Amino acid sequence: MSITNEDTEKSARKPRIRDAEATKARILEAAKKEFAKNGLGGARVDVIAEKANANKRMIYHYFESKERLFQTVLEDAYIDIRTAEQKLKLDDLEPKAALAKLVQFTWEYYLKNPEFITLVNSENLHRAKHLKKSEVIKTASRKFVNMVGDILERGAAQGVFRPGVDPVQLNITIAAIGYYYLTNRFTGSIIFERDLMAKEAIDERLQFNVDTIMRLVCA
Amino acid sequence: MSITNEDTEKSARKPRIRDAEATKARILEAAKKEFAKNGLGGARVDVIAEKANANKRMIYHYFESKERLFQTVLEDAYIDIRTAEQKLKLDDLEPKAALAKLVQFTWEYYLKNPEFITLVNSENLHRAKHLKKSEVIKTASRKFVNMVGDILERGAAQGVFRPGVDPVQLNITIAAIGYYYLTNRFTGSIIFERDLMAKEAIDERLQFNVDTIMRLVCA
DNA sequence: CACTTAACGCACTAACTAGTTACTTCTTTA
DNA sequence: TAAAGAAGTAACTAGTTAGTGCGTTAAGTG
Repeated sequence: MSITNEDTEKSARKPRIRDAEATKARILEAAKKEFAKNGLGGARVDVIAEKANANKRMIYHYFESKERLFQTVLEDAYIDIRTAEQKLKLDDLEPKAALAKLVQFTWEYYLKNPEFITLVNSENLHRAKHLKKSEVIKTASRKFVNMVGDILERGAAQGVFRPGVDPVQLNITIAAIGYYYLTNRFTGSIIFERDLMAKEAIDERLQFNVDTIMRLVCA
Repeated sequence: MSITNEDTEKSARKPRIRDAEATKARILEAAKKEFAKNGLGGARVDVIAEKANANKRMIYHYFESKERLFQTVLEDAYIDIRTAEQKLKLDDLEPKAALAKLVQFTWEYYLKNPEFITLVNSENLHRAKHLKKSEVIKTASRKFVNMVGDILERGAAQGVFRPGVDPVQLNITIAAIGYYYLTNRFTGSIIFERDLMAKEAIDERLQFNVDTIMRLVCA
């Protein structure tokens, strides 16, 4: 089972390097996958420990409880997407290009980080009780909503966007048209008798989504 | 705890009426709530039995296993929404009115049946393995997609809708803009610092959604 | 009324699960 | 280099959990 060479004499035992940060990181990565795959309730602490190649005791040493581990994983996930969004530098782009880029980014982020969606689903099943406690998330989110609000204002001033579009409704819609498609890709592929995850289907959906948002905001 | 009158002599025991159908129905109702609240993994069979005012043994007698009970609950939920959609008689309405009515119906169905959303989420977490086995769902879904396809065709023929809109993409989008808002209402209310479930917020979202779909399909 | 069938209930089990106890081993620093 | 502290481990516990064996009781039938 293990790669340990049990046949060698005991003097040849592997030195077992110690690295708190690395172990913590391995636990977080394993936890993200396990929570995403099975939800908070379905995830097993023993499985996380095994996947992380760490002892279960370490999880409780670093993260106190299963719930707090989940909270950390969730916070990290939100911080990651909000950070990536800030890096897009949408303020430097023309309003239409900025919005199109945001729609594309959102779509591709969900595609590349399927755990994000499942973690958010799990958190909503628990009525966001972990997110409520997190202050970092709130400030990061505020910045994000303002960013989209600025794009809308610039566009309206230039006359390319119609005025009065609510940035919150728009944000929700941009997320929705990508998120729903992907989170329900399994039931969706059955209901619509179409492989929603085929390369062409994915490209087509992105085009459709950009088009939807443009039609929604353009004058 | 129980309403049983333990102080009366044993001859006064309640007659315990037998009704297989009623018991089955109670179990299904309780199971729907419990699965919706906690997901398939988080749901507890003992809790379902208690809520249904039935003995746990009956669950296994009628439904064989927890998974098959979940599958039955899920099938019933899909059949319910598809049946309700057929009752809308959208073919009798003008294309624009028909589409607006469908958007409104979808929104209100999700609002009135919050279990539906959570059940679908749970099923997707399990990669739709229960839905795959269900044949009834597939035929019901086909009818639904065709219905929307017909509306689009009628609208395009009349010149009120632009031609070439994919009915599947449209269907997904109609569901998405309502579903996402509601399934993520807990995290959403934190991220956007707004009570997404306030009466005005809900009305506003419906208007926004109808508007979004109209702009998407109109010529 | 006897008899069969099916509804119902109790009490159990085998496996699992979050969290802990008590210990060993490595690393740093006074 | 000794001592302290931190990293890491194995084995355990107390409580759950899906699923069952088997007996009891109501209701339909000849």
